[in-house]
Amino acid sequence: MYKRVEDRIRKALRHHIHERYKTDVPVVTERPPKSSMGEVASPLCFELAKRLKKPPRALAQEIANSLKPIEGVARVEVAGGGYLNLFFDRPAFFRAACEEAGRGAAAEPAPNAPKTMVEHTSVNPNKAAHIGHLRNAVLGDTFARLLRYSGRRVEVQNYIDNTGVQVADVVLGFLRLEPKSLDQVRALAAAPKFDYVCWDLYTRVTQWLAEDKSRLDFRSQTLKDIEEGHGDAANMAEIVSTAIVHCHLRTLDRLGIDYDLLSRESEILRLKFWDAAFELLKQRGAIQLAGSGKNAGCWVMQLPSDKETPAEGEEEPTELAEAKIIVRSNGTVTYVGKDIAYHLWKFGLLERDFHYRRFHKHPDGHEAWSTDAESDDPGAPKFGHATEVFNVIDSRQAYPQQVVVAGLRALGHAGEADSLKHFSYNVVALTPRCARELGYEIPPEDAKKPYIEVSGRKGQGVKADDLIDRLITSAQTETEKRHPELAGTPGFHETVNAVAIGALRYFLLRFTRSTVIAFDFEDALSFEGETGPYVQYAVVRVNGIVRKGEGRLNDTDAANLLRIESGEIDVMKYMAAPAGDDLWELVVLAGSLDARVEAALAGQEPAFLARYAFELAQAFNVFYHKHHILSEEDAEKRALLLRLTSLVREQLVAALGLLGIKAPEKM
RNA sequence: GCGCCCGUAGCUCAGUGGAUUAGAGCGUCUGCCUUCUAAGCAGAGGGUCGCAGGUUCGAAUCCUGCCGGGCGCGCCA
Repeated sequence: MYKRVEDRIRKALRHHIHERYKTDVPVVTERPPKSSMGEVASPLCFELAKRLKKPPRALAQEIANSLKPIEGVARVEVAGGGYLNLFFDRPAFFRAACEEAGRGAAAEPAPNAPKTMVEHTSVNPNKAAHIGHLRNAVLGDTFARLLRYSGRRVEVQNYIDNTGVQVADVVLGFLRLEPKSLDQVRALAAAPKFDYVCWDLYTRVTQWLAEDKSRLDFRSQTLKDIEEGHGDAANMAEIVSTAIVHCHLRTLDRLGIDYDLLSRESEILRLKFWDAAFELLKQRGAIQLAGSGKNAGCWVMQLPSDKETPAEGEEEPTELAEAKIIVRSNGTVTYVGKDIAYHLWKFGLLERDFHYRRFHKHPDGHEAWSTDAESDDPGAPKFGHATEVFNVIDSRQAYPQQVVVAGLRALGHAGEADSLKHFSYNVVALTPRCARELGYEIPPEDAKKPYIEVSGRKGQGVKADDLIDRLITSAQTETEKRHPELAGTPGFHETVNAVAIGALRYFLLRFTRSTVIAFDFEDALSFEGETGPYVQYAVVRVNGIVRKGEGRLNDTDAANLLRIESGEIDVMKYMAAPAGDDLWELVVLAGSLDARVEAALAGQEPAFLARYAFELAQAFNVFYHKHHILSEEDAEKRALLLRLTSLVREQLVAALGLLGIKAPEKM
């Protein structure tokens, strides 16, 4: 609701300034630091003052005096050196916020509405998922929820690199190190914890390869077999990667993360996506065959230099230094090349399509599809053809992502290039203490580092399932300790799960994207302070009030609630400044979900929403301690407190839902 | 060497042009459960916003330089 009023204010100010001063200045608005300064403020008079060469305060006064009434705004004041402070109509805002919260998310998008694609997770299918992968998946999933909430049509993809070196390494391990037959591997793959088996094997293979470099030839051969799809290696790669993908999906199901489509690299190869892309790239001159120099025989893409063109002819342009190899001199395509082809498909720019089959049913019933080389399920939705793409990929891959964007641009698809967004985030690392706790040997040169990198290759990291198990155990212990009466009641298991997942998702979301998360069990296992369970607990408190209220409240209370919503009760009595400021501030915060969702989307920063949920829970807890709701003697005020309480619950539940966190009835 | 990110309270992090005292959580100390769940609340203590210049009516926030840390720059993915 806040955003709607703010938008009206911006529009009115822009219009007014244009009319009155025949000029346009950026109409920026912000939240004043104190509620005594109103709900929306604008420093625009400072900018206007420069243009008109008039004192800002005088301009602000003029505008305040001449501005026409704005719906939802009670008054305008001038403050400081020339701020415009706008004060909301408190009762109107409260009623509108309640009404809006009742409506919920934006309407369903039309089936042919522009599509936003989010690619996330994309874990190599050769080992168990670890904490770093969870950050990716939780960020991507939350961002997708935000996009959907705002009314966009969203398609979530998970890229499966089932023909890459990482899978090849594990296959190599089964073929050479173990060794195991195809049937033995098939049996292993069907057993539980196959991802853990591969986790260890992958580490061993890495060591084995490091011990004797000549073994790298085995790997090259294995990789080639897999890419070309023949022999035991290819069959084994299919078995291993498919089984591991199922492991990953089971893990991510525990966090409530769904996918629409798993796009597999093997199909990009089999269905010749690259060949089609290669032709386009050559035709448009987006890539060149290097005739000489260190890249001789390679097809390279010239990246637009970020330096200015060197002035007045000195300094040879360092030509090939900026070139990125797309096709190697042996004719094979690099990862980036395949990625360009894949992204052409994402935008519907490639005249090829995958075949599709049903792959996995999520616990909520949602169907995840997989690409397929042959079979085609007629029930498959129409995938691809996005107008906007977000790739959730860690910040270390910024460069290859730029190459893909440059590729699209070089092909003449400037609009698509602009619509391809690298949703970049920093990695999860381990604190040295945590690494030691896990029993990893830390080389002395790493010991004084602030954090130790997570490495699937070294087998160094916190496995996702282990962490979730630990959180569940801990959540159960804590719940039984704090509220023994809940133990063993129906739904107890679900509650414990919700608390564990709430703690985990919140932990991963509270950091902004550019922050390296130095993982530590102590922080991640916390249920107090700025955590998911803190927010869940606020909802549980409201639930308690509602339950108790059902037994205590009478018909008059029910009638009063209706009179609150219709505006018959003058809520201004309780919300007027200064005595009513504390209630009013909670109302504003509860009514600010729309603004925070908007900010989280605009900044591509789910952390903004996590913070909002916490702030609202915190504000509610203060309110809860200050006002005893059910025993409030003034019946009209009691109705107001009750309505406000349920508004807070609606918004908290909505915010938690966007964060992928469930709100239990009790905990 | 070039590029990107980071440096804010003992610790972990928000804030990245604007408004007296720069915020939150954790940790420390002091209070508060016979009243709607104490996974909570109230209070105390804790800061040369890495350093030095500059722009501005105004800088943690913008610019330049320096110091310290991380990452990237491959015929790997």
